[in-house]
Amino acid sequence: MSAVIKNKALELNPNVSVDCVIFGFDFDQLHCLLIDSGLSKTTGRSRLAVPGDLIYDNETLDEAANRVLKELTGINNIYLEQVGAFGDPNRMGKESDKEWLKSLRAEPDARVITVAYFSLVKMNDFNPEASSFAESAGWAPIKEIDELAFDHREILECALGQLKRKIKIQPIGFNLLPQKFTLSQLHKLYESILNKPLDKRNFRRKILNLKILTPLNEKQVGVPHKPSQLFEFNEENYQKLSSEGFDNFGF
Amino acid sequence: MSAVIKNKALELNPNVSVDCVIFGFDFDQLHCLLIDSGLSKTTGRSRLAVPGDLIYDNETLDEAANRVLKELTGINNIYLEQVGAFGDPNRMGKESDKEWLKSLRAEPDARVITVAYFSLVKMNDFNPEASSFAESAGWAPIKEIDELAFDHREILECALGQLKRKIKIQPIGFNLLPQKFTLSQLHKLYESILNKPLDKRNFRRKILNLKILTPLNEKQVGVPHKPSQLFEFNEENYQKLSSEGFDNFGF
DNA sequence: CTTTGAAAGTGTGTTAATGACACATAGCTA
DNA sequence: TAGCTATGTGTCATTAACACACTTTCAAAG
Repeated sequence: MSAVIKNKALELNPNVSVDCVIFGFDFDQLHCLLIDSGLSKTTGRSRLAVPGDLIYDNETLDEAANRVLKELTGINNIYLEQVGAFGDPNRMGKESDKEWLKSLRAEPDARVITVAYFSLVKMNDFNPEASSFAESAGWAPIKEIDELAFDHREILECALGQLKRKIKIQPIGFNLLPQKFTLSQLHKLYESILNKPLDKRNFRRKILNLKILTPLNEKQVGVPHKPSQLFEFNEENYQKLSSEGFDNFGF
Repeated sequence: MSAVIKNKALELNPNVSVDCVIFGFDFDQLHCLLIDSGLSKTTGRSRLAVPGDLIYDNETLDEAANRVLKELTGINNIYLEQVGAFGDPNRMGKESDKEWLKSLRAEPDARVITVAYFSLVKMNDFNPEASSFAESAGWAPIKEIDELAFDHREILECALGQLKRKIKIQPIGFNLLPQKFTLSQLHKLYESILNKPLDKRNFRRKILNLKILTPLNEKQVGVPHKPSQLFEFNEENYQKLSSEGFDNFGF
């Protein structure tokens, strides 16, 4: 990795980075992908962070975010959306942060403003071993995430807020589910994101009214209860709905 | 102005700027504050742009945006909200842009990513003469704005989009009106922002139901028609509504 | 001083969306 | 074959959204 950095060092912009809040769903809880920098020498605690990197001077911000995602998950063409810029001069001011930066960056003291993105990935598609990015990486349930490096906690809150607002208006949740899924899984997903219970029947009615789900001639197998109908996301009707501005929607 | 820049040159970050899309309302149309760089030597046309500047290394992004606003309008504590970061490597690639930058910046060729903000100002409070910022500055009706310098056209669109989305959910329009205003003025404002007609009676009902307007014991005077009731924005009830998440709302 | 023009202000009926709520069904397992 | 577990389904009451037209008040003009 350091070889890579050296080769491109001239193009690395020391002042601007991107950070990616990557959400995943395991049919039970909402998760976030975190990297681990290893143990801090001073505090002895591990530093968890959201993946991110300085940008290259010849790439757009979106390209940088996609690159980070690709490097980390190996996945291309993921749902990705900008959250905003974070630029407190002291955002990397903690001792343990500085320590980490020294081992990582050519100019560890440079002022860095970061542009945050959030992305939704199908946990199935992502193989955690594929990471060539950090010492280790893994999924953490959102509810169990405590302190993070830099201002990443704030970034995470902000990204989660944006996801909540967004999913109330625009059906983007499918990006977190496998291609074939059940309505209960979708229901659970919405409850996890919005962090509140939703009435089952009303939820089904609303989602089905959108006409963006295609029922398949397939059912769950091997479950110890009534097997449920599988559905597929219907890209075509979604486009139609999208062009109308997702008006008849709301949770 | 160049003296100011020289004094603080060491602290200026060459890679990050803020740009402020400043909206105003003249009781008829939505306007945007633009600065004029003077005539380009190559194209002979004037370069209009949204006000913006490189940030100092010891200020937050919000502070930078507030500073730019202060320098331009003399007004403090204005409604201000981040729109997002814009970072296309070619965003300042036009010849006329480069020409302008050379006259303006210590490192005119540096890659600059910019963080856009939008703000709402009461046009009454703003004295255009007060500007110490650009060769000239003035209000332009949104509908008449054509090409702008850099990627400012895109930034403007984006800010306007955010304003539209926001005002549907959160009653922030009062920031564009004087302290005392009529319902018709507010009505017109909403129509201008959303760029579509809204039914008068339904509009009045909805706004009044929010209970964030205090009717005053005052009426318009000197108008050649039935004088209308004046209202004032009620900060206290707004806070109450705010804490409930602005649920019962929507245009 | 009467007429005219111009915007303010006001209420109802219809339709669509929302939210609350309970029981029968299908498949697996013990 | 009895029991467990999650699926799947309909109605009613309430609330929000939308469409729509006439009277009132003032100033200005004649």
